Amino acid sequence: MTFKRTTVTAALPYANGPLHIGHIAGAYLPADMYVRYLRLKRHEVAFICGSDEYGAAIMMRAKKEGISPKQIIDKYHAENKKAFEQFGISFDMYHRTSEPIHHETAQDFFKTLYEKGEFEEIESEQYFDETAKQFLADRFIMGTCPKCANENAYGDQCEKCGSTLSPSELISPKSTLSGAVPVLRKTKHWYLPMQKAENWLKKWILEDKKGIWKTNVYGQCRSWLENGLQARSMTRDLEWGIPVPLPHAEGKVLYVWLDAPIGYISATKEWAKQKGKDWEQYWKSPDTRLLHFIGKDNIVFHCIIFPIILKAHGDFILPDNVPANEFLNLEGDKLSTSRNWAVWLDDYMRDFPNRNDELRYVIGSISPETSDSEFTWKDFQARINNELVAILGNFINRILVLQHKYFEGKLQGLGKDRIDFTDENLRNATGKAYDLVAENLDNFKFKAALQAVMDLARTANKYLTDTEPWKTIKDSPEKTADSLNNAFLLAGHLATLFQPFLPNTSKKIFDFLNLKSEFFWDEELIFEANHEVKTPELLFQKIEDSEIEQQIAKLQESKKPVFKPETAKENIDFEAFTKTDIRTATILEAEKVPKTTKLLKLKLDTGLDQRTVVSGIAEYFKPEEIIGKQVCLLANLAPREIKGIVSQGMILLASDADGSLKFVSPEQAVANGAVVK
RNA sequence: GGAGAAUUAGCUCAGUCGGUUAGAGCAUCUGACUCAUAAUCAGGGGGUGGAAGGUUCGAUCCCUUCAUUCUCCA
Repeated sequence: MTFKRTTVTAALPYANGPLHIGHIAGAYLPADMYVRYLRLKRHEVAFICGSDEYGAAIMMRAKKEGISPKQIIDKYHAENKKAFEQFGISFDMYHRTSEPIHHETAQDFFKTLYEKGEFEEIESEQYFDETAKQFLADRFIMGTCPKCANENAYGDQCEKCGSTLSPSELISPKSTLSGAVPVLRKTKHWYLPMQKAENWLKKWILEDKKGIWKTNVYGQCRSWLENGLQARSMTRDLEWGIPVPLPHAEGKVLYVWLDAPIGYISATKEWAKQKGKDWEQYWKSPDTRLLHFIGKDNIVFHCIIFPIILKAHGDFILPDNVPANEFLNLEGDKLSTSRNWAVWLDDYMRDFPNRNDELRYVIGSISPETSDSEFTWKDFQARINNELVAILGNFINRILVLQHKYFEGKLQGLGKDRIDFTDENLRNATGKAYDLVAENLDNFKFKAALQAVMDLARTANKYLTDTEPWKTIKDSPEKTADSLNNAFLLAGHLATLFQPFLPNTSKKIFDFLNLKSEFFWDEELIFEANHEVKTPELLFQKIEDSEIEQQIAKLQESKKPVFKPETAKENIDFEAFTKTDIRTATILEAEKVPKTTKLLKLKLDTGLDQRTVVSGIAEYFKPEEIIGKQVCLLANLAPREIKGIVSQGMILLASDADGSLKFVSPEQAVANGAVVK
């Protein structure tokens, strides 16, 4: 069917940190390019986004920093909104989930589903902090990881070994709020039995969307649907959220699934109110096309859970497509907010002022559409210098220079009032470029679309080389004028085509050409005879080596780990210390334990005996390099079987800031078995 | 532990619903040109398509196993 309008959403950024290029590449830039494209084709579109401002992470951070959650979300909402504006992401509405209109909307969803009997009330046991008098989100509980014995594992995940946990698995759990030992307490929540939706979801996604949705999106959904869906809690015991709109539900808030995506709807309502439009058309009318731009971590959320909620409510349309992107990596490592491994949008705009289109171009060119892709500063420099500067910028510059040199900046009519293409090949190439861009954008292939435009710029340069207007000027100025006319028409079309990708650059080119600042795709682009173009200015500046080196150095700086000493342990008496039997020993043999990444099997001479010890040091030491090394051994540690090998003791190692390990060895060789005290 | 996806030239990535010599940009080499930010244009070299099996007349594309990377779930 043909759609009359399109509602485009971009994932709501979580308001507890700034934006980086990964966010831009994942959702916001593709969404923006797509929306600008639709607008240029005069399609009606609403481009919706906003800050996601509730949840345990924001609350925990507030407690840690001793400020209110409101202060955090106000800060990042304002910062991110401004960064989006400065960068030119053209949202129609950038809303926030802390607004009353969103509370009402989300609560209405809950009430409607509640009244329709869509929920199941289930009572379960959750950890409760009696000192802080509240239930604890998984992240608020720390304890010893059952898998790797890390004492600082979170209730949902151990960051040391990477395994995902549930709070009940933690050994000796502790509340991070008060330090108290949490107790299990019964609590009631409202669950959405998603399994009830399996049938229609299977048809809707597995049949109807087959070959239409991207393979990564489709595969993810299929995996979920084939494994079977379960009931999911739609509420949480938490302070920082939207209250559950029922009596006797104090302290309970809507969980993110009934909060954040509904933010799209609330934002649309607010936008419609301000613009005097009808929001329902954008969410309930079957001739509206709904698109969610997200990163791959959000696929299940937008393809399964949110549609179930929309359908359960009734009246709402479902997403037509969810063009989820993969992730962008940076200089070989994945982006990480906590490790400060990122290019922050703010920093970029400060370090490279008025270079937004350059970043848009680079990110657009490496858009992680089918697989993760990689941003490097050298590639950034190369793409700008070799493509934007050398191909596009250079073309615009050379035609302006020539026109001024030969014709005082005035386009020659050559006997006609209006100047149109006189070269059919160019006319066809231009038409083909429009088709290619449209076809690729319609299929969310941004890289290919962008390349199609750049190819037209290449064609433009070739045209000048072929017609050589600087030579024909000697014998036939008419030929020169004609070539330049064609070249200027190409420049106008290039500016038109680049609008979704490089909006500022397009405006600049239109300005150089002395045209209006925006052209819809169906507008006629023809010059009048004697049309005067402006004097040449450079469209892009080269990126110097020094600028890139600075950025790389800045990144390397953040790679240097900051050493955080562990907090002091409780005092013990001398008695306790004397119980440990630490002695020197020499490594006789070392080999990797098969099928493990970290474990080495060692044979040690302890002076008393030769024994086997399994040690988790394989990431930092090669077996052949440590043979003969004298180390210290905790010799009376109770033997333990690891991967089928009995380990008798533990080698002492110091762990540095970056996690690397160093042996604790006698300064000079001593007899094996010498006691350390 | 289970699942989904990825693995293609030195680099960044396309593509093939299985079918003649696997593509693009950058980098590199050669030539042309000089209007242009030493920019542009033409041409050349460069890939046992992660590994090993299997199905097929034929596989980079389908199947199996393994390895690596990422994401999701328990």
